[in-house]
Amino acid sequence: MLGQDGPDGCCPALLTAPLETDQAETLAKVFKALGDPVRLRLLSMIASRAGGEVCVCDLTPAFDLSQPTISHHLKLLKQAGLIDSERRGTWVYYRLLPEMTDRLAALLTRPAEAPLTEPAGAAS
Amino acid sequence: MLGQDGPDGCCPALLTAPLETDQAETLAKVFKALGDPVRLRLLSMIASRAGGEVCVCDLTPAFDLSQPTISHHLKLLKQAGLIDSERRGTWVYYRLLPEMTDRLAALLTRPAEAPLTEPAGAAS
DNA sequence: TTCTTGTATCGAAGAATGTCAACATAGACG
DNA sequence: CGTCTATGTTGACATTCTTCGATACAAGAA
Repeated sequence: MLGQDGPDGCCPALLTAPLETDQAETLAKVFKALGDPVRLRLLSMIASRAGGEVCVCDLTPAFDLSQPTISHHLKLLKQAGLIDSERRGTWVYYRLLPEMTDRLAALLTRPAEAPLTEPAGAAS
Repeated sequence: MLGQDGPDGCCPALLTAPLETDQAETLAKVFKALGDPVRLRLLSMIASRAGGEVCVCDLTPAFDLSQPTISHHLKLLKQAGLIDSERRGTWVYYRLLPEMTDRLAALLTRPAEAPLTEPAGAAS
């Protein structure tokens, strides 16, 4: 997902060209996954871990939520392509998929040639 | 909103340090505003406009939605700090607030010293 | 003033989401 | 085999969200 290139041949442009309908739906799913404080904290805890991996057993006790709820949120982050999981023995480890956050960062970065720095330039 | 600095003294770190609870809630509201395909397209249409401004009368007919619905989505984007509006005569013009998208882009950009570039680097 | 157009707000219906308790599954250990 | 622990899944409920029609507000025109 999010792999399809935009009309400019590079990336699905967000700030430089009107987003197409299907790309908007795909992108919205990723942002929706980030639109919850619990999931944001989960992602942050996973991404900021030095080794790149966090055991679920370390994530669950950090919240005042039930274990199924944490598992549900991790599933949504995984479905959004933001994280991935791997089982090693008894425990399951989650890690960040930096490709997705990189892509989002690129989407939200406006190019240097964008003339948005002077919005009041009404000298048409 | 989003103005409070993180524990590192710079920005509320997302990928480098565990997000604090209140910051997660603040951030989640912004991402939630982006988590809808209609709002993403609205933001894209506003941001990509050369003059930096778009009249609501140009936005509404681009969707198969009622005028109150578009107005509602614009309100959510505005409350999230992503856009701003100004009335000039009969029409209302919306423009991007690049500070917010810049902040989000910075949040999702991992610093160069982050050792996450080799997730499979099992060479201990 | 009245009329018309553009935009925002209100109230409600249906859909989607967050959360939990209960249960299922996977693996380790006897 | 059985048992225990760690995660994931299911079903249900309360909350929130998306959308609409109806209405209110703002501003120009007659």
